[in-house]
Amino acid sequence: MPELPEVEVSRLGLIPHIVGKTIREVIFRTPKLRHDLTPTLLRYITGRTIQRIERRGKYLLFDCECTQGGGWLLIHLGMSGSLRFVAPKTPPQKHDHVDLIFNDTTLRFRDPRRFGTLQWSEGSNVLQHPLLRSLGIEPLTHEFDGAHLHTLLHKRHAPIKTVIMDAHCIVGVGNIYAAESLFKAGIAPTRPAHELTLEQCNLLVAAIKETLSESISAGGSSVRDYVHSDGGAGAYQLACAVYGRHKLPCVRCGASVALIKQAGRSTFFCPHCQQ
DNA sequence: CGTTACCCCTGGAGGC
DNA sequence: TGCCTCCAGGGGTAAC
Repeated sequence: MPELPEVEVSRLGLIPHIVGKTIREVIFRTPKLRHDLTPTLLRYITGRTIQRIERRGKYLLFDCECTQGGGWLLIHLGMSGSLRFVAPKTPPQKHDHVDLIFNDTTLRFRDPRRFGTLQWSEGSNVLQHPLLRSLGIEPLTHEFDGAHLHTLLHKRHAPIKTVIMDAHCIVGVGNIYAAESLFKAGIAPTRPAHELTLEQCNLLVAAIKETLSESISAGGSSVRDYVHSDGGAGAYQLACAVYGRHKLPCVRCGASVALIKQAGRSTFFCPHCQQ
């Protein structure tokens, strides 16, 4: 469920609660998520004070620097992961895999499908971690503009939708926002990426930024003492123009929204508005 | 190198 | 009701 906006909303929700606080204890109830959760990881984290929380793509990065040296905790929510604050000693429910216990609160990681992960990155240069170092550009940065995208697409013959979802190209654009952004830009998801004109790249970049930003704003308004729910009826989902609207009328022209498969993922689009 | 297929895992929806 | 199949907002890796 989490795409970039959900992860960013989680980050913003976490900051006021745990930055500056020390992890007193860690509980792993599940030996394996996407990767093994080693006792070593547990040992590294315990006693660390969270200095700040950053984000790279859909990875949450907890700066755990201390006097003994730098280190970062990486958390990826996968498809079904969520982080939530619970009162101390709250009994765990099914799929509650990890607790980070602070003095006054507990941060609980739940993930039914276990596609999420927790990783330790030793040292201060977390961006060189194997899972992060080959990630593509952040879509909400100044450097991500039409000309940049045009260059990225130069040698890519795969469909544009597949390419903007490729985290080695652009991070954080998941299946929903890829569909919504292409609709907004009026570009067919099937178009070979390298065929997009500079003008279309400008439109697509604007659409991606707008889609992601709007979603962050919408999600941010609903966060209080818990950090992102487990999907379901997210505020943004109600605002989808094409995603999940197979056979329903296009909000712009009334034509029937189409559904196709691309690289194993569902793609929704309007065959009339998107060329 | 670029691209696709497969895999990790559980739960919910819908057909029979 | 139960059983079966398919689907799900991610992404790393192997293989072509």
